[in-house]
Amino acid sequence: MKLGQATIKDIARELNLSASTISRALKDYPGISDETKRRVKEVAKNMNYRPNAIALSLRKSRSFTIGVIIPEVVHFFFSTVISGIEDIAQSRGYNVILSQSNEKLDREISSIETMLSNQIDGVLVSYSKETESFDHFTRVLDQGFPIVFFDRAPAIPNAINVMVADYQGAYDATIHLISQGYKNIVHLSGPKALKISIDREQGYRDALEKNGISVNPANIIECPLGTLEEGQRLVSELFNSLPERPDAFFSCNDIGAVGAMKACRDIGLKIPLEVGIVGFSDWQFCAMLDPQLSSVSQPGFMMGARATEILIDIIEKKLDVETMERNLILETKLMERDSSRRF
Amino acid sequence: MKLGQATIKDIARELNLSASTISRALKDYPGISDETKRRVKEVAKNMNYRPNAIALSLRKSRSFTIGVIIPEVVHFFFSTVISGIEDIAQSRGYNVILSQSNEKLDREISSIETMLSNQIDGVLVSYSKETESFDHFTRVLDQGFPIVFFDRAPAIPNAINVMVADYQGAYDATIHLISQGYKNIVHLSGPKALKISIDREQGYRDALEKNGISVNPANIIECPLGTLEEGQRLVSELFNSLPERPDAFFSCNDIGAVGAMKACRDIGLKIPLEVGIVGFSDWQFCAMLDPQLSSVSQPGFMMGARATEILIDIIEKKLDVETMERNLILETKLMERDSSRRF
DNA sequence: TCTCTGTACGCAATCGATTTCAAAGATTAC
DNA sequence: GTAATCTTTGAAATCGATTGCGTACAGAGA
Repeated sequence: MKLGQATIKDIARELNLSASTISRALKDYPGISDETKRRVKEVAKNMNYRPNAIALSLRKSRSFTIGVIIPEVVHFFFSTVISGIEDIAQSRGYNVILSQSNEKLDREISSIETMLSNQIDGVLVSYSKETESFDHFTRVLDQGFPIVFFDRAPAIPNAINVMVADYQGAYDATIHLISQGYKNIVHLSGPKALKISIDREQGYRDALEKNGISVNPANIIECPLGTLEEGQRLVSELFNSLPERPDAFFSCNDIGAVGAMKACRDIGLKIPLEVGIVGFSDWQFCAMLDPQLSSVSQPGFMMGARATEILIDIIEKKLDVETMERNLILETKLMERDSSRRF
Repeated sequence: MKLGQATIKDIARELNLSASTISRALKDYPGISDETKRRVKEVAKNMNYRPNAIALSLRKSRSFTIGVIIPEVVHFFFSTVISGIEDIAQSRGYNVILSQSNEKLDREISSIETMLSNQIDGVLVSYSKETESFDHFTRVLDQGFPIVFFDRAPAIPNAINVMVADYQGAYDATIHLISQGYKNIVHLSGPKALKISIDREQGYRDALEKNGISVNPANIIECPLGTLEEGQRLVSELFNSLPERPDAFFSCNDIGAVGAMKACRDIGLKIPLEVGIVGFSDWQFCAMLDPQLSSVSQPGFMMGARATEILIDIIEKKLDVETMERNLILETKLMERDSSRRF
């Protein structure tokens, strides 16, 4: 019989009391006799009563649910972020509604609409690679609805962002390669639509220039897809086209770095002796490779956790959107491993 | 002003109509004049009206939301399953509420309670390693509430399960190792609490026996944690303790296989010449390793997608729980790669 | 003029829980 | 003995949308 859950009215009928009394008794409100409270709780337990959160949401205009819009779930970094989100949300009594955009703008838009219809209290967003206009976010923000962006910060004034120190991470990685004696360092960059790609490239550029190395535009290769095959192919082509052979690669992601690694191995170059490689993100597999891949570690769990804390603090008005710090930047850490260590 | 969304009443007031008329006009019900419909829709648009799904849920006792309880999000296989779930749910108009148990029973229990409170229409579950009693599920199932289990099938009569062919996958992997001439094959098994561990071990056993090789209990090593370090350590110990040195490892997961790989390399054994290795799950990184790791590929996306389809079909009564097929087993595929290919 | 048939819309109940206001009954104070 | 106070409980409105039923009005037919 799935005739459904017992409600407060069922308990009321059973005990010949009113719904109001049941509600108060269950919540230990004053003004209800101990005897009544006891009986109500007993019957509630026997009837396997479970409060209807939907009814509560309707009444309070609060659902204790936050939405998460994320480009991909099958992605080491993003799944780590989700884990952090879920962890904090759970501990603070919030549900998490998940939607992946698959890097598609239209899906991103429809997701946020559905979520708003479902009266979520706030939303965490990492926007898709396709997203160039942010109207669908500003519209909502202007209504005073809380949004916290993570990893990918949109060009919206006053948006609240939680990011990693992409610039600094890239800078550190490049400095590391320079310090290991690599001279001709190539950067495999990401899609230009993402601020993180631009920041990482800038970190690379500045590190070179600070060390008196002029940046050769031919040494910056855009890898829009970020797949292994793409990285491998582009690096192979590079070996054939560049007059001076590169002796190091700093990739804006780990998969691309593996592609570069394979391309190097294909033509018999020794890593790290002849070529140094550093990735970005420090995916799980970096330490499993041979040689182990150096990479810039991003605090994914922390990012999810902090973004969620901020969002919930805003929802619960523990933070004032007008005056709060709008950008939180989490530090990266360079994991030096064998793929780039010559000394 | 976050004074909130426009409601049907706001539109009604604006147009001097009743709420019922607005509702019907928006849904193109008959009995409303075309002119009224036009005006209502126009005002709705201007006021940026968004229907309140919570109110609907309350009225219909249907939330168009399904819950997902999963041990871990940061896990290649599970994240792939989530992706499949999310994909189908989205296309069929359902929201996904996500909760990770972190392999903890109490979190699993509280998650399902919260979700039920939130009036989800059904739930997809992969239970935690700690879960040994399934009362918290049967209680709910007995009320007629739809649950579909995936990957890890509980010992509940009549439960609906979507699994991969663990037995067959393990059988195939072992046969493959035998066919490559490996003689002394060790199995790194998983926690005995999980049916998948038992099935995989049985596949290994049967493959050996079908080929006239008797199963040596000392060749079955339980790896309850499933970490790289554990695998590496246990395999190293094995090399010191077993009288006859193993020449192949079939691990019930990929991480353990990498551990075994490292342990072999530590003592200078050549892969696949002297030792063959096969993992299970075919995580993304398998193809990135050197040598590439052979592994049994599990259709994670498919599993999530199929489980979700079944769940939604049950919710929408397109499937009859009494008469339907209760176990769906998805085929695995052995990905033969360099770590186990001698010929 | 009266009845009949549509058309176009409104009233009110409903979903489940909360909460304001009020009231019945018991007890105390003077 | 009566008013005042306290204890314990109930009625009803509310959140937003849906829906069965009722009704006002216009035009048609007799």
